[in-house]
Amino acid sequence: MEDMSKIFSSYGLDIEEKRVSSTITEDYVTKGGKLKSTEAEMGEGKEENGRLKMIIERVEENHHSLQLQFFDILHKEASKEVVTDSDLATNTSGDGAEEEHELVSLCLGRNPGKNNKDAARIGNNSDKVNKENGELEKAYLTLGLDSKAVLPKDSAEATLSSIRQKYQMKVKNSSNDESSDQIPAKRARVCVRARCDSPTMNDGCQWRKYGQKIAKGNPCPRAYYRCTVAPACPVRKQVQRCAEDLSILITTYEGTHNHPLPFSASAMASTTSAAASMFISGSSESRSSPFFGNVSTPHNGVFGQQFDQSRATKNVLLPSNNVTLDLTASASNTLLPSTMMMTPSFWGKESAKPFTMPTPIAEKTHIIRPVMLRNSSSWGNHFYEECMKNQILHPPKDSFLAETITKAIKKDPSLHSVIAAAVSSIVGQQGYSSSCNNREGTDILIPSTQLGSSIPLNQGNKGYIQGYFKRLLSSSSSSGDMLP
DNA sequence: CGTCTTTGACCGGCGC
DNA sequence: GCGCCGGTCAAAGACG
Repeated sequence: MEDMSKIFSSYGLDIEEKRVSSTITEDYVTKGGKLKSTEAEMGEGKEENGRLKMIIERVEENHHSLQLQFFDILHKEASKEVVTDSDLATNTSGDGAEEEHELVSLCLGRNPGKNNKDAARIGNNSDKVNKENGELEKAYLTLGLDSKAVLPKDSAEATLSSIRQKYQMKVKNSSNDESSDQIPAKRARVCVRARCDSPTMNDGCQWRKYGQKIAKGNPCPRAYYRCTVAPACPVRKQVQRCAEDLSILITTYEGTHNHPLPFSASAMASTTSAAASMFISGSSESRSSPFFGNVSTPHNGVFGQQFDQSRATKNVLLPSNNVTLDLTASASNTLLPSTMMMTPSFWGKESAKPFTMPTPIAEKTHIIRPVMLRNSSSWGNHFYEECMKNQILHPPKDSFLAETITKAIKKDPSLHSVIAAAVSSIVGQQGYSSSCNNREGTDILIPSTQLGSSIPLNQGNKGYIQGYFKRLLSSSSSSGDMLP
């Protein structure tokens, strides 16, 4: 990490030099034009201008070179922690305890290794847990923006493509291992924790209550709802108050809508699908990208009309498929107050323990930045406001890498547009049509015009991302540690 | 009267 | 095999 610090500090100096040089050049040409009218002097000015331009070019080359070095280091660090095929095979053939420690990081710029260290530090000291934490580190998949996104567009895309291919190879191989091992996969669920006074969260869909149970470990009853937008819609949702904080409503969504969604549900759809698809993307060959590209899952998620949980179930590598979107991160009992946490497997049979608040560090913690969360729908606004209220746009304070990258981004505004362009290009790859799956698992193609609820992620995301970088730009002078 | 909620019964998975 | 537990079903009641 010190390497990167040096690189970025020198990189920052280069940028400063470039800017100063540019200013000097402009001033020189302007003043020279006004004060000196002889051709000789003009020629001298042009010559000096050319010399300065060469300096700028050299600085840009250094800039580019340093970026390459930086992302090489990033990539090497990430590849150390990307799960290997053998690791996956080991994990998937292991016992249930090891299933708990598959870890997918969805952070944008967060130091992937830091979480592991935190997890190892905070976690249990027993040998077993330490061993699991070790495997957790191996299985840690870096899904952050550690692509070569700051390269010129062509090379950035080439690099992204290269990384994707490598990742796809890993996932594909491990997927084969998984299928050959006949490990039963669990159905993916998305759990949303949010502070809510009303009995249920208004997510834009129509639900019919079909049951209620007192779950063990939680005096609050768990209510079971079924989607009634379409008669045969298989989507279920469970709603339960948190035992330790009654103001927290825990909503778990499961299944796939087989009908178009109301627009008001699209925000939740995009959000849950983002979580689910990102989580599942590490487990399915059809969702193989650690970025958003090449993910054939349409962006409708558990709220979506085509997000295929059955196929996900078939292809999922991670036996534990629960994802939690924690919108209560500012609560005092959470350990990652500045992030939105995704903590799988704290709700469900596989946890096999009384319902308690998750301990995000001890369990695997999935972090996602809400760059795609803003939406015009009521729930989307609420979600976004909740995110802002909880300051989940702020980076983890303990992330050195985050600070380093933030400083670099702040120093060079061009990085904003390049990163935004790279991310947008990644997201936009799914833009026109999305390969998705019906309930039988057969791939089908549907035009994006039919994916009404996918708009926020397919296209709107560009806006969100660009908007985010705009906010980053505007806030960079006052807020020191803003990071996507 | 139709729709929705409530609630006890039932079923299947899982651990012992 | 048995019991526990989560999830679902379906009849009865409530409500507009």
